[in-house]
Amino acid sequence: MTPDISQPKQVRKKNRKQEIIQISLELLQTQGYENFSYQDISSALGITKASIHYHFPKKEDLGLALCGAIKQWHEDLFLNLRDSDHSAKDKLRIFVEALLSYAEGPYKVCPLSSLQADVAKLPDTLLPALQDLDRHELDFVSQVLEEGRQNGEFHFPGDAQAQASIFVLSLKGALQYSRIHGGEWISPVLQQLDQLLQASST
Amino acid sequence: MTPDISQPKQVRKKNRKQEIIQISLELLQTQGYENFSYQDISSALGITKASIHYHFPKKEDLGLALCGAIKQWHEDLFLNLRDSDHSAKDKLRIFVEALLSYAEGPYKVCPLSSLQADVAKLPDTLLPALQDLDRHELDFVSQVLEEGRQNGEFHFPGDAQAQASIFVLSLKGALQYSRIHGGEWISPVLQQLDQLLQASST
DNA sequence: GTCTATACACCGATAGAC
DNA sequence: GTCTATCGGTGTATAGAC
Repeated sequence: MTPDISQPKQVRKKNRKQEIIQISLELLQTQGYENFSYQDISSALGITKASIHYHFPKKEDLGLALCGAIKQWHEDLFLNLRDSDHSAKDKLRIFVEALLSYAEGPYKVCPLSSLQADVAKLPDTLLPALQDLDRHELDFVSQVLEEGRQNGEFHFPGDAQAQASIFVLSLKGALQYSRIHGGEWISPVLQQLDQLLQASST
Repeated sequence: MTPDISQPKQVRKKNRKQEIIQISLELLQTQGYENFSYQDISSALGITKASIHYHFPKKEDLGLALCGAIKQWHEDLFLNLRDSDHSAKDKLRIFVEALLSYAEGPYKVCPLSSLQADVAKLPDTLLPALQDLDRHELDFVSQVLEEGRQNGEFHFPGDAQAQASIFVLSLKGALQYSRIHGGEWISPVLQQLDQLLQASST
């Protein structure tokens, strides 16, 4: 007796909030935080601006939700990889593939890069969230590099934290340049980063 | 007679255009292209928005003038260094110091990074100008790295163009991260880049 | 939850006086 | 060259009907 359709609407409505986050995340990566509007979201979803404001009264609320989604994305990736039995090389490769999946559709960059660019106009509560995400990402890469160096998979001089910075900054920069110059910017950079992790100081 | 004050106003007014470019370049680096307005410029200079429009009717005109100023900045630096008798190491050091001078005042990044971030909303004529500036910068660094490798100053594996990309992308990324996290992000990255230019593949 | 309608601020841009 | 005044467009955000 009517057991299946007990909550048909609630399940659907719950998704609407996620739909907004999903399309907003794409808009963040393609247009930037200040350059996408509630109108863009409403056009993409086929509902009005006012409806978006029902789910996220202020744009700051939406921004925080986006940071939460990115944090979830990070944790799903980092926590799984940290305690896995993958080699350090594989851990790094999986991270790189995940980061570069941003570039699947054209003209997308890392969402953290987009937030960084608009930091001067960013709501106050978003800055600490952004700092937190940046740091966790770099800590993860730094740990993987150090682990790989200790077990002989990687060979690089100096501080692992600094090497991780160069690695992450180059990758995200390559995404940005790829959006400007179109051509295949990422492969050469990736190959060079790979070689640098097999180098030793003279 | 009356030879001295023949054109007292023209000389001064010529500077007003340069003043606008100068303050706009700073605003570009601190706020981003889409995030600074004619109102910001007029407030900083103490004249009205309409006066700014007299010198640069459309914002696109101002944007092109900014690209021209950056190009001039590049040529003054690159052409002088190219045909100088500096070592490749010194050429690279001078370039780095010039690029990092952007970070003198707080919260400034490379102006090309700012333009890249807003590429989705950039006027059509600015994209080729931006591409041109990016390419010339990378070509210069690439040539210096290759020159240094051939005369034994640098030791790095792989393609000089790819190594130059990593070098420039890391530096500009460090400027961006420095604006977010405040602390001294640049020194460790710079030191690590230096070590990577002394490494050899195993 | 979604809608219509609206308020208010800011933006780029123009007209015309001085 | 600079000003006052204003236009049209867009942005975030809110009120209230359904």
